[in-house]
Amino acid sequence: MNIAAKPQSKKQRREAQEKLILEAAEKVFAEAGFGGATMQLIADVAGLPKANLHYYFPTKESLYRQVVQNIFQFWLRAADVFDSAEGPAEGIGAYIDAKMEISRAYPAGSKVWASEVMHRAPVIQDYLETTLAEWTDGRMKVIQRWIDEGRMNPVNPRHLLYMLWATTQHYADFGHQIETLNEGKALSDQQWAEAKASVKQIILTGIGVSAEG
Amino acid sequence: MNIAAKPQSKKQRREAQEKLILEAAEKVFAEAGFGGATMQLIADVAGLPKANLHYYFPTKESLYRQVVQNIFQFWLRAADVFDSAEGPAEGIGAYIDAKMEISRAYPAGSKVWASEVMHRAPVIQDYLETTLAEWTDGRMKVIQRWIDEGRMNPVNPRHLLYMLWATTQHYADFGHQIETLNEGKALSDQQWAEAKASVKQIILTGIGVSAEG
DNA sequence: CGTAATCTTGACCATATGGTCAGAAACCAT
DNA sequence: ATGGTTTCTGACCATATGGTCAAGATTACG
Repeated sequence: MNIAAKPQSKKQRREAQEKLILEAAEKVFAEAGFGGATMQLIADVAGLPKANLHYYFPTKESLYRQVVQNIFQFWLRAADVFDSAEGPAEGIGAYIDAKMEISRAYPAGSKVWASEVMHRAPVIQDYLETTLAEWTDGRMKVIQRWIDEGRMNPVNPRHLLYMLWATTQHYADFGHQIETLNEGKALSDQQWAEAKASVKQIILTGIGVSAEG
Repeated sequence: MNIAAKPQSKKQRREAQEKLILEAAEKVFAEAGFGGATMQLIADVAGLPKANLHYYFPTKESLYRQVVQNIFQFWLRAADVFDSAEGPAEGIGAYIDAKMEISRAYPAGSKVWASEVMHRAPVIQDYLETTLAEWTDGRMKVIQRWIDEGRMNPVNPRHLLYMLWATTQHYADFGHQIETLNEGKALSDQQWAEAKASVKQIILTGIGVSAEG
């Protein structure tokens, strides 16, 4: 498999192996859920013997925890567009774009997150209570400021955020349903563009800012 | 448990037992996923010995299949408001109301459905391809007619439907996250009303029809 | 009643799974 | 080379789980 890849330092090799395992785990957890996933299957997907997984991650739960934490960090980082925006049209529009891109590029991560939350967040409850709560409060304040400045319709900022999450993540979490309703085929580039445009159009119009391309 | 309940005919008793089991199964499947759920736990929740479950439902999968099918039928029936509506404001508004009510009253069912779809619909793929596809086509035609009649903004009907599903089901599927961001408490009646109003406001405004209370 | 059909249940089984471990292999500094 | 450290892996184990079964309880009904 990695014939050409020349591993360098020991630390680098370790990181590479961990990444290999984490990516396999993300796929399997997404498709089977925590309970349905087996270490054996993750090992097969990663192309390693099962015992080797346990060398890097002592338990199934520790592996799962790492997967979920990575996803969470990734999402937080990707949401920076919100802050650097000049106004609601740009900020929320860019946020929709970013989250739709993530849904397309990393659907497995989104599914793992959804699954984790649906199961009452046994692993990342503390993240919800601290980091996510703070992040949400911050964005709500930004939205509220835009409203106060008369730059968008007065809507409930919290529920606007929920709608943004729900709508964008739907394209990952329910990707299979969307695919099935698309004659069994994954959305084409054009169809993804159409999806993004539709979401932006309805929401941006809905909050009273003009939607651009 | 059912001391007061006087079971009548044999058929009725059978139905009552099946319902008892199905409700317990829905809860457990929703909280643990198919893979994480155990027949023993379902039996405990139902207050029956495990072997008794297997008398009514030969396999875990058959029990799960029945749960998912029930949910699907329920949703289809609840979506009739769409057809009997006079126009987009009423039709889509009522549809949002109905789906939000379902999300509040039957969150477990919504979670089971989400989980099933996320796992590539191993059990209800045929439903997606036939019944759901037909239902979707029908509603898309209704929406397109409203657009053609100039009664709402020209939006992509398919993605509007996806947004409706995503947003309303989010309140069930991600209920735990929403609860956590609400200081750990379930949404009050007032907060649910606020949620419904917000969703309706943004979407109805977004498609160019006035939102009413 | 009696008896046949239906329902209930504890005990049991085969298998799958998470995890362990001892030793082999590979790597590295000296 | 040599010795020590890290990485890898097949074999193994304890447990949990889906499912079976035979015998007992309950109900239906002539």
